Amino acid sequence: MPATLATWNINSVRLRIDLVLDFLAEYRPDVLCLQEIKCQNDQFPQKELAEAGYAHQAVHGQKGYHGVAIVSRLPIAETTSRSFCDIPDSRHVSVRVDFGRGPVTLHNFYIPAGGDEPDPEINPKFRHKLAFLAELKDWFDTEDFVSRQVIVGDFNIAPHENDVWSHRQLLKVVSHTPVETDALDDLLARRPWTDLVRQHIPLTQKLFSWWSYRSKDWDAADKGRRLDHVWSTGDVAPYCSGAEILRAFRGRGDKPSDHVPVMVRFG
DNA sequence: ATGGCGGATCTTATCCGA
Repeated sequence: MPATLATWNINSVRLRIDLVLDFLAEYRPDVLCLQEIKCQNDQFPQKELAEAGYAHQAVHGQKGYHGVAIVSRLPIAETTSRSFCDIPDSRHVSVRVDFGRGPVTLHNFYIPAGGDEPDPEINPKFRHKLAFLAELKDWFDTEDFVSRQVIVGDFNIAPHENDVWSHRQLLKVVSHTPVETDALDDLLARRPWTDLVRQHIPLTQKLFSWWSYRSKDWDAADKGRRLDHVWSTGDVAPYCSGAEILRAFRGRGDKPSDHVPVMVRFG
């Protein structure tokens, strides 16, 4: 029985707990990584998720915004979180979990969005995003990341031309500027990592995981970006047997998240 | 014209996302 892993920027887990429970009931991923839970740890819907079978939980939240969590049907161990850029915000949590081929470390990230203006000199949010990526690069160069690592999350960068609806029109838009996509490419090349989703869905195919709320008809306009990712070290990548982005969840229910779940299968 | 929306909270205004 293959194991499955999903990542989803839920944009408030309290507001959308019923949508999460529907997703879990329908797709039964073994592990779900959430970003933008937008609540403190004691406000996380741990009981509802435990009753749905996801009793193993690692939650790193904060008041109002950001926040990440991992919920699992499989046992988890060694829960840790770390801060970046000397800012005590909730953008990372990691656990050890076994998808069937021995334990791996699973890291769940919420990389800073970066604000509007793609200039680190005038925009502190963009400066923060670049500093965060630089710190990640240093961390990925350490022995912690030599093997048996899976990283997921909302990276807030759409790296390839077909990860955005229009490469040309987004070159100066935060999430697809060359300084960001180069930084992500550089990060990917370090280990090297394997982009598990693009391992299974060719780069020639347009692929998005986020569509703005502001677009009137997101489906028809289809002006999306692929901001949510699943990477692994090279030793784990051969065990990944499939990947899928669940586009339909952008239109699920009255109040969908602006992101949809990304799923990979191991074994 | 993706940014004309939609979250949370310091709520009828402001900050955050991207």
